[in-house]
Amino acid sequence: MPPHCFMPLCNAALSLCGSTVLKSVMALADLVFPRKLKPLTYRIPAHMGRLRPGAIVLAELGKTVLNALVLDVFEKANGAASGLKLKEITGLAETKAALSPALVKLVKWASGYYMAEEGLVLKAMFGGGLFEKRRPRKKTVPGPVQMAPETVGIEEPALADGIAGNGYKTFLLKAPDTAFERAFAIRASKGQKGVVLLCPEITMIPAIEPLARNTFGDRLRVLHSGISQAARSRIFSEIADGVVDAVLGTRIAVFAPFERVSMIAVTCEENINYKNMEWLKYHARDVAVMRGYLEGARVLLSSICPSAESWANAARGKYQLIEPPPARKEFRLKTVRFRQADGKSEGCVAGTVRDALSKKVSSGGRALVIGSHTGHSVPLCEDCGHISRCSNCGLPLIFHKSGGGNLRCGCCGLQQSARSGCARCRGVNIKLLGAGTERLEEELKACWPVRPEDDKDGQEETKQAFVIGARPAVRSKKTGSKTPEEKFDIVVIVNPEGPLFKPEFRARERAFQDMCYLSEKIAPGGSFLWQTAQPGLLGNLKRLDYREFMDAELQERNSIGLPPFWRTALISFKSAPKGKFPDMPDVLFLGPVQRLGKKGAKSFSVIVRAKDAKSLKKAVAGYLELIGFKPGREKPVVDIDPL
DNA sequence: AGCACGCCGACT
DNA sequence: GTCGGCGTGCTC
Repeated sequence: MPPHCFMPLCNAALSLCGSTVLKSVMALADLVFPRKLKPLTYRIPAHMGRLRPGAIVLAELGKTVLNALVLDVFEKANGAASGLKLKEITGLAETKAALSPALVKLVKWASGYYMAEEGLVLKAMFGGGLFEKRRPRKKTVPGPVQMAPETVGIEEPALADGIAGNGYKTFLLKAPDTAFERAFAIRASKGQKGVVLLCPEITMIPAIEPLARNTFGDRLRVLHSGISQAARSRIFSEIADGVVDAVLGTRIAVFAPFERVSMIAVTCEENINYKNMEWLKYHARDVAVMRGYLEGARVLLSSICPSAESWANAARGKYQLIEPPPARKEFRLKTVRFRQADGKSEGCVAGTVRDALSKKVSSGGRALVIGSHTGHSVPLCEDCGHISRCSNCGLPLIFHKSGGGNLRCGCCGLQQSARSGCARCRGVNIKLLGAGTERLEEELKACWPVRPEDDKDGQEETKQAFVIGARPAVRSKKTGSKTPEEKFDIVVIVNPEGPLFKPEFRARERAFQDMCYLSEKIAPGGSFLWQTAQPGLLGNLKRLDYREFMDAELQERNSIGLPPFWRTALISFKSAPKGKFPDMPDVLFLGPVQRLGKKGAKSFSVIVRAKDAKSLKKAVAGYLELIGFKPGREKPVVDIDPL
């Protein structure tokens, strides 16, 4: 890059403006590289002229030249000795993309809020290349532009027009059903430019994409982690060219580099997939609200079962609640008490449940049975009471008949071969606990044709009369609502109270959400059966009344000092942190506790609770300073608002 | 990304 | 006591 060709122009500028002023100051820029780095200061070469924050430039980091974001531009007196020899910016990056002032502010906010380096924020936003064009593909297949079939019979909720307007405002839609929710989000963003539509997971995109195509046509782009870096870069430059009105995608789409955003819709806002677990532990819903604020945009959070956080924000007037009349419960919910009798020959399905299933299916109905886990069951020795447990996680191992019969851990995936008798006392009186999918299938197969839920969805097979599925172990990968359109005349859930006792404060909320989404699968006039050993433990869950449940839940969280009232942070260490916790008002330190992560990796974690986000940050920073993490021991990982 | 530096295991 | 693995930090 020969800079001499700019020299005449530069000299002319110097003589015009008066050299004394220009010579005494140095133009500087704070640059952020998409790495785990804080901003670094570089000199702006004179020939570059005015550089704006948000621009993407090339600069040398160590010995490699990388794309970097201009975070700040400032001047400094030439004489002021900083001791540091500053490098010069190499030049402008090839990309047309740049960050708007609001997006630059968002980088700074996220870095501060999540207590992470600005570079990590950037990496989470746009990847390690930062708009860098990777090898351009030979063929760029645009993909078939699929439009919604003209028979999409959902009347657009006219209520959505109430969202129209200028300036920042966040709405919370408590939707009567998922179809309504989607149609509402599309209707609310119709005719606008700079629209961001978020889905919690890639598999849910096809359900909205046709609707979005109908509204935005070829000015819509889809953005998620499955899109290659090259394709993403192309989309970013199309956004810079102004040919894109709307971006539909997963959590990364919340950072779509529009010059101006007017509307952000977060569908299924309670879904935990919005929380990013790598690099920067951001929550796309919370980022969406902050971006909306910084952009002066409308934000629509929606769900058939809103998170406690959002419901509380609506309750205190931070969000405006939109609550259309709830869909009439067109199904009967019944709890069936069933306790496995002693003796191994007993089944795991209650007679009344079996009868109900039989009746529905034989009269042409469809049935869905949700077991407590995949695999068969948990073997218990009735002689000595022994249960095989995972050496990593301590959880009971689940017996799988498929694959030759082995024991597997549902948490870390550990496998070991199963013995015929008790591993401890060699006893042969083995009782099988629990109702896994294999066991349910085995027990119900005799009566009806069964299709495991994860079968390939051949068009003919989708209408199978009988489906067996597992409750998602952790609601991360599968949300269970893979085919939300699919309806059943009878839905049975075995052991619905199980997840209530997981050691996390959101367990009740999660269980309630699961039941909400499951109830969406019931056809009008159908029935919902909960087979439980302890009906009393279900409490108000079994009324499936959102307001009743959530108001009670919030009251309890408030009284204990849990989110969304108090805020939490999780600090993870590789080795046990030493030292005491600092003494601070309105702050609670818990731990350190040893955690067993994936495949036996040990870590130690400390939980910090504080009355608000500000004091939480202060507490975490104070603690990290107290234990002296700065010189260069292993740096702990901080997760603000952990799940 | 690359390179420097440092701590712990193996060896002249 | 030294060499050198790679694990962790720094790069303006």
